[in-house]
Amino acid sequence: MLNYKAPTSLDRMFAAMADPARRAMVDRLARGPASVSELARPLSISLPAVLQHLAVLESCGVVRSEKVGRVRTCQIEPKALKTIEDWIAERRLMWEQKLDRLGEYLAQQEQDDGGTA
Amino acid sequence: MLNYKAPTSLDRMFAAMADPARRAMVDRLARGPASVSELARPLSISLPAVLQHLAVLESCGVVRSEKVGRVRTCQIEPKALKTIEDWIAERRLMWEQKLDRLGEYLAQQEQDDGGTA
DNA sequence: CTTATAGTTAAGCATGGACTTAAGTATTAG
DNA sequence: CTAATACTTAAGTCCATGCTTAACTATAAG
Repeated sequence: MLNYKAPTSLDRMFAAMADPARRAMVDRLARGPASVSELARPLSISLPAVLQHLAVLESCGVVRSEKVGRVRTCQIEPKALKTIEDWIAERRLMWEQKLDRLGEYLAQQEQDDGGTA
Repeated sequence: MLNYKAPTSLDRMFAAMADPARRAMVDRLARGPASVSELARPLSISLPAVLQHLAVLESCGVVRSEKVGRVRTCQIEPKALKTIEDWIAERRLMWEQKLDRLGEYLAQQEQDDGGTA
């Protein structure tokens, strides 16, 4: 129990998206709401497995669902997707801006040199 | 061996980013290149563990490294980050555009009704 | 040559994740 | 009431992942 770290929501969002079945579900839901069986149909796994994937997607906030009668309808939660997107984008842009500044610096150096061999 | 699916690079990129130690490494590398020991310093795990994380990041293309003398220097590969970003963004935007069109439709309906109770 | 530095490889353990089947509950249709 | 539908829960298996320690290699410095 010592040295235990609770997984952050970012941990769990990335882990959620790492599974192809779950990405297929998210992909389907991007096209609009769907029931559990609709999500299951194109997947070659058992319904309980789909339920487990759904639980993972819900517990990290990527999907939301509500049950009406005997049908559970699922939806994407775009804010969660944005969170993932932003984490990646921030790091990528930080790196690319560094590269840009390096490029400018090198161009400036070349100019200062004035075409010296 | 039946029904085996090789993990796609997307599977492996998301899985790579799901680990907090690996995200810390990417975060550090976003600020510029670093050696293995520099990557290890802020992490409370053994060097071999860091090497293993690095192998994961390299095998999915998120990080590139090169060894000169006895020092291995690591860099972010922004294209790989963009791939992850794009996958998420596509689905999120698809969903949000659907919501927008729904909004427009409802607004139109209201106008057509002309304030009927 | 000798020691310190920087990284690497191997082996083994512990945990968690993805599936499955079997059995059960709640709704709706006939 | 009876049966079909749509999901749910439980239990157990199997494999991948993350980590550790121990031992080793290659380079650089004294």
